Amino acid sequence: MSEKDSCIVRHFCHYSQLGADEKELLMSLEKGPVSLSAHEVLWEEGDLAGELCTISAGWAYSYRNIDDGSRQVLDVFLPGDVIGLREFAFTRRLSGVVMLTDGVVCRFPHRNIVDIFERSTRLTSIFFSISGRQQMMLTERLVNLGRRNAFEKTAHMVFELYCRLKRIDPDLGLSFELPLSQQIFADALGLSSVHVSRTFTELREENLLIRDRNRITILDEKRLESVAGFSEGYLEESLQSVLPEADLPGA
Amino acid sequence: MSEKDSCIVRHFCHYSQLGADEKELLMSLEKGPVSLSAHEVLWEEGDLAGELCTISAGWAYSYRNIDDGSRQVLDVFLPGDVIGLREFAFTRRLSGVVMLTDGVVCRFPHRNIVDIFERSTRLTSIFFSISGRQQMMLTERLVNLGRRNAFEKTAHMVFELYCRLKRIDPDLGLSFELPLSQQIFADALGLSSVHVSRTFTELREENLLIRDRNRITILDEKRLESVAGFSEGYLEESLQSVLPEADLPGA
DNA sequence: AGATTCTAATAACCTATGTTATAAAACCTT
DNA sequence: AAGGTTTTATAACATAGGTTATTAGAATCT
Repeated sequence: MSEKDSCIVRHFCHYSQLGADEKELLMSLEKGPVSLSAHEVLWEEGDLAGELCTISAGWAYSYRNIDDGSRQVLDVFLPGDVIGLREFAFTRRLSGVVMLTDGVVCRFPHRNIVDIFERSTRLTSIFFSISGRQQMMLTERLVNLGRRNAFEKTAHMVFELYCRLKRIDPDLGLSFELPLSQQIFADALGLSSVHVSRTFTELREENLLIRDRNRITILDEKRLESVAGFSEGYLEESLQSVLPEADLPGA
Repeated sequence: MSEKDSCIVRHFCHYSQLGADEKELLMSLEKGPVSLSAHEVLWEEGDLAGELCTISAGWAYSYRNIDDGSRQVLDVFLPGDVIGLREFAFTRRLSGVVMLTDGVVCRFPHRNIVDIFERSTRLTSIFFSISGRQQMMLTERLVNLGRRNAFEKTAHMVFELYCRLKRIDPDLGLSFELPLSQQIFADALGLSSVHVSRTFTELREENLLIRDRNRITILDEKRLESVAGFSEGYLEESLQSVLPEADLPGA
């Protein structure tokens, strides 16, 4: 497997430059990539948790089913994201994960994370940062669910996804594919799908954005960011503050 | 500083037994304990983030202020908890932290965490587990905010705190002090304080619990757990799955 | 191409929760 | 003990968002 094919190496490079030996270590621990189709299940609530995944192509989401038949979407995962990190010390999955589109994932056994801890401080720091960043995204979602109305919530979720996509593809324009049904928006935002529909209509009438099937077109980026109460800080991904000198042997 | 005085050593022991050398390493990196009074600020949104804290006595909470004047409470911290872990790789604080009661905290510089990564795999795993467990608590809160009504939300929050307190003090009875105003409940649950008041009245009328000032008395533990949709799994704190053999030199 | 299923838009109606106001306790300060 | 502040309870009223139903357009299947 070449470095280009390794999901995890590419993702870790966002955080800090890696030496050749670190790249090799990561690649040696990762299992080969697996293709999955839309709607395929990575795992379900209650399954034994023994590995995490990196998603190198396609989208996925995690969710919890509620007793009353509803569900809460917890994360939306984009290419490059790490899935299942929070279950590292847990015996069983507490949320299910399903593909939103066709895609490719690599599985990475929990035991191998401990090998990383033993062999590379830099990689350990990166794992730790990713976990912290995921916490930050969850707290931002908490604010979104707790203290914003449907209009602001929806604007915020679209804008967050827009920002995250732009980090993956800096050439991304104001119009892009977003393969999330209104039901997924509803389950992520704690709303009904009917009200999500109303809200997208309202966002269009306000000339903020158009959602047509799975395509989003942002009409007024600045104003959208502002009504969403969005500030990008929580998406930061760098280790400069912690590992200032990049003492790299082989780049 | 003796082992008994170290906040962090005591907390880490919940996760895995520690060898004498590991305890010593932790203690050497931690700064001395500091006493704080109720309402004192540990830090505010926007402050530079250079250390985390362990809270060895007293309660605290973290929050984000929203532009419209409201705020979202993100965590409630109890004795033994680690505060500020998610900001490890961030330059600045994205949430403020304030004491709810008088208490004692120990500060622990971020740089020292990297020393831990270099010197103890077991301690690294524990840090990682704590971060994962905090993520789990945040996802549970997400479900609470997104998919439960005020009655269930409030029941859930009380029950979670009850469970966490019981882990600290197994002798805790069904009646205990809970130094959270209804405004704090409101800001944590995404409700208005008026509705929190109504909800506690309703919980009393349903014979589930009584809240009198800062004292909670649980009247029907089983039914409270059930209406809250509570399941304790997300509070798990053990490393058995990851570090099975406790190969301890000096216990 | 026709049948079927999924997804979305919109309307009519309902309810949980927000808002504002008031007053009583509890608590804090002097 | 008096006076101020914070916390809580409750009522009256307003509204954001939920629920159910209907219809239509896309997407998928045969």
